[in-house]
Amino acid sequence: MTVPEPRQLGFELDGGSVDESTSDVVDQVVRVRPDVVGIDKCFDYSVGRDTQVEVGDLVRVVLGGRRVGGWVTATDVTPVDGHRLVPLSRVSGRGPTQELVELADWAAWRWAGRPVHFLRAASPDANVERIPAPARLRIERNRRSTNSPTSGEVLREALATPRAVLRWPPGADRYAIVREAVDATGDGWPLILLPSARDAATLARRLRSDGNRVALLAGGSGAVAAGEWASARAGAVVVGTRGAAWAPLPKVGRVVVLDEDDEAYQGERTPTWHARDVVIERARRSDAACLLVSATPSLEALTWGRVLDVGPGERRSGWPRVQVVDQRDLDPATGPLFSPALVELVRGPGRILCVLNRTGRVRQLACASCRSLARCADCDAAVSTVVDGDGTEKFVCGRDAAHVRPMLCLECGSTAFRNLRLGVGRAREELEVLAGEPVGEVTAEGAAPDPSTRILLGTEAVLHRYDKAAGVAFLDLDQHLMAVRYRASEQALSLVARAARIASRGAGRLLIQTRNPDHPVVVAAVKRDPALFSDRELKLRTELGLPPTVALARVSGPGAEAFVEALPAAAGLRVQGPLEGIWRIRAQDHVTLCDALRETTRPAERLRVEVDPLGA
DNA sequence: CGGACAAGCTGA
DNA sequence: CAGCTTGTCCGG
Repeated sequence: MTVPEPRQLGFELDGGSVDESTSDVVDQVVRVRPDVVGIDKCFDYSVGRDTQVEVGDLVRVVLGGRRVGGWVTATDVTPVDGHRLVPLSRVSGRGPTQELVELADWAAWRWAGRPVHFLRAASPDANVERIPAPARLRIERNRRSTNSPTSGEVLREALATPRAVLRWPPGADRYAIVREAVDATGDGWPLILLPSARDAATLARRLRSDGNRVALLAGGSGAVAAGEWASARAGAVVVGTRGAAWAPLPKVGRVVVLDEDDEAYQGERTPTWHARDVVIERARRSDAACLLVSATPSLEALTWGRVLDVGPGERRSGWPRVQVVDQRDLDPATGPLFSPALVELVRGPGRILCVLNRTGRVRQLACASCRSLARCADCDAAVSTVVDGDGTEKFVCGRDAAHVRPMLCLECGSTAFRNLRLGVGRAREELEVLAGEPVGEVTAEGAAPDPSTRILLGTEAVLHRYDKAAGVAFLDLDQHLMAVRYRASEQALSLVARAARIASRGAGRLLIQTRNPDHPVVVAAVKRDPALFSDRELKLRTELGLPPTVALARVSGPGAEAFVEALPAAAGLRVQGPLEGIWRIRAQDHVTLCDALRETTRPAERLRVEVDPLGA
């Protein structure tokens, strides 16, 4: 195998052939996209012919009198005339592949953002001057493990399908999927996504111990660790979280997305890109097979690919026993949260997790020093918080969204506030009495309870903190079922499946307390058949004109009104709003929606455009 | 985004 | 009309 020549990287260039009369090296012209969010434009620079520059390379250029970073988006460009070309200042290192540079443009269209955001995600966090020699072999073959004949057959079928959705019971072995998928990757490399960094690290370890060359791209948001990035660039089995959708593989040979319905795949900051949808597009462009896996596939997945299900026997053994308590039958004296079945569960052996969501999404905030409740200065209503245009968190009135003020206590002037967890704190105390032993409280913000605590109660954060339990109980699933977001029940079923996996690992039980025992989510869980829910839900969404049968965008911010008014009228768009300063735009598909968003000129005022918004 | 420059406002 | 603020344009 020939090892590529070391390349001239990471040093200052002396300006190409500035004096053309004395130089016999003719300059080439490269196109550069500056790493500046406010500039959505590319610029041309000259560089000596003897300097090796490739599409994707990270460079520094002089732009408007200052030096900024950027990416080469094209080489050997015919320059736009009328410009004196300035030489490239520096080639800093290798960057995204050409495939990713092009994909960044697509993603900018798809989520109404800037390519810069995506190029950052596709770049290393430090300069990589040299890519390791390309790996030829991935591995001889992964070790077989016992796999039941039926699920093995479904799996093979899924791997032979270009766009497959595999409904895999929560308790079934997921490593089998990954192993088979890696082995069944033909030309190119496997790209495997998981929602959590912890799961990704575990999977990477297991694949490595089986002899695979693995790049683990699971970390914070933003750029990828240079070492792992370089390893992926040379060729490896990529395992990672959301950001790994932008792994710089030489060629993607197969894509697997585990728990594709997990919300961690979508970002909260604009552009609100979805890793699953990025890799679906990547697979399509590379002609690679793409497999989405979930116990409860999203409706987006179900309408995208061919759905494969394990047999009824596998399904039964892959779901834990689900018990439903109708809270309407409970003795009002003991309260709705602690049924006899629940008390029996917590008094039984092993780790028990109890999930109790706070009432809705409404946050109650109390001053950290004087404990008074945060109120609106204008009308006394309770406030929640918003991130204002300038990036700072502000109070916003629950009654009138126009009442916005700095986070400042009206009583004592303090700026520190605490979330008041209505319900969780009291419930914990009550359960402690009923259980006769300590109960730990788990919330996303709070400190982790003592590891020896056997019984834990908290928000859905408990389902992220613990991966094994003898019992999992939803104290009030209606909090999830009845939320106003249109995806509320879909998310509730995902949560139940997550609980089911945790319970399955501990050979445990799942308890659901609800006032809606006939709700399709509850029925699907009891019958261990998520299709019972998704078939109905898809019909409902179609009737109501909601995603995934339509494409939806949410427009907010001071510039929203001007933007919405400038939208093309005849493009098959339906504009709703404003509702609390937010407009909703619907179109029959993403092409219509994203084309319209792209061709609409943005006003000077700040504007937030979310395509496929997670919330309502 | 951030610098340059033009147009608009103010005060002596 | 200098000196300052605000707005608009543009970068290779």
